Amino acid sequence: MTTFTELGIAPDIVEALAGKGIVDAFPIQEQTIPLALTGQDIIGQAKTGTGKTFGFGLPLIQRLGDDPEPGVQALVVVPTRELCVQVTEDLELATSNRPAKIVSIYGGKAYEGQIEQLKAGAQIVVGTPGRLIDLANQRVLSLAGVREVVLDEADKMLDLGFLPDIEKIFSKIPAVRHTMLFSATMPGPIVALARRFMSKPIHIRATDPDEGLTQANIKHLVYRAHSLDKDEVISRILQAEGRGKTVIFTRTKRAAAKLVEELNDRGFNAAAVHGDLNQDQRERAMAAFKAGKKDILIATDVAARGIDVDDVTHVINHTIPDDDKAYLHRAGRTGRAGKTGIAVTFVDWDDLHKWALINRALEFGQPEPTETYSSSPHLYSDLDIPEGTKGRLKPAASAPPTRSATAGRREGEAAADDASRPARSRSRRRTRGGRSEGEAAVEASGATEGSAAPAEAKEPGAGTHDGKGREHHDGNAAPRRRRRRRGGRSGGAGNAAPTAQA
DNA sequence: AAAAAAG
Repeated sequence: MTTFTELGIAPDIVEALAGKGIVDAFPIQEQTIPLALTGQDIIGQAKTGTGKTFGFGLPLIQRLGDDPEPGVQALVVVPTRELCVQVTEDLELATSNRPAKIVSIYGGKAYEGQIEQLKAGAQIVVGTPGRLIDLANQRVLSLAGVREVVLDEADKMLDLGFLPDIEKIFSKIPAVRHTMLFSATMPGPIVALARRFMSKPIHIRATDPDEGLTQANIKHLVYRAHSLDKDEVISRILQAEGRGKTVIFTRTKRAAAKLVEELNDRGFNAAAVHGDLNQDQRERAMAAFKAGKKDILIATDVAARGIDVDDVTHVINHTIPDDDKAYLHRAGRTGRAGKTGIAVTFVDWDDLHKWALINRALEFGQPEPTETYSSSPHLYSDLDIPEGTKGRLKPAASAPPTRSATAGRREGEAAADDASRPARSRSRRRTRGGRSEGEAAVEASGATEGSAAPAEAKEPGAGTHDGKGREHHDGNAAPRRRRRRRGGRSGGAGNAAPTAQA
């Protein structure tokens, strides 16, 4: 393993990282840092969760010098506000021993604080396009002194929705500059387009080109959702032994809002992030999820890219994403930094073509979904979720909720009869802090592993998804079953849930 | 077509 020192990173930065236990460089960092330090333009591509942020962040910081003049000299552009916050935090960590100041410029927030920090002379700006342009137009933000530019999630930043903004931003930045583009996905046409903004870029892939882009440490499970009660099946997955944090993706903001309500009514501890919420709500949801106060995050694609939360063991695609890129980024919220994860996808009747596309593009090797539908749910790939769900994904017969020995105590209330509880009241199941982890990270190289082959997924036993005993979280007792608000089935997930929770 | 991103 290479250290950051060996890659040419200055002692004060190395020390700042070491304070957080970050000592060894990931392959993408090994490959990009020395080159980026020389000012080489770079298109950096590496799998999700393998250290791209520091791949561009450390050389960017170092190239500004240890005591840069006041004024904006480096710009990192990101596609979402939450990622903006996260990247800012990462860069702040790396600069904790030097005076360079970083300011986060994104929408939904008061102007004053951002403007103040700019006036105070911040050298590094991390921002989303809209507010960056806004402040540039107001002449509060000058990009004329920028010499380091990064597009994070670069393929996203260059797609049709963002391209005009990006062009506008680049038009305000001097042509002589150092430019870096990073993403896990870099389609050929986007790379070609990207060259317009770069000079003699080198395309670095920290993966074998013919290896595929899926993380080998993520197991992929795909369900046909036709005639399936998704909420019910998801409830069961959420009760899997060994489940850590879970991100559930929906296609629409409305679906996210509805699902968070449904799951919380069922006694889960979920938060939602999507564009219909105000920024304060979004940030509180993210903070609660990161801190473990909520162990389920329900999100639109706003959280599909870049978001890095420790101990996400499951990603659930409530609705299948649009294409292989979106799939890969969503699934990549788990299996980060060498850990293992599970990605579960539900394929609706109308979305079979999307699954076909993803299956082909990511070389999952699953049978093409051409066979006629029967009324019984069909599983495309093997399962790793609680026994009793396999092959029979209908709601189970109702059964008394399993009150597990590991369930956290409710806050300030005695255990009341579940069924008698008013439907609207929330059960506050405490997420237990201190999930004991103890596992050594799996070989932290996303670069040397083959792509996933879910078809032959074996059954390592619920809870240990690598079969090696890692990832034994024990903080996920089955929530109390709540009376359904809406009519319909009153079936419980109870008897499908693993009974041995302790 | 949806989501994201300025207000």
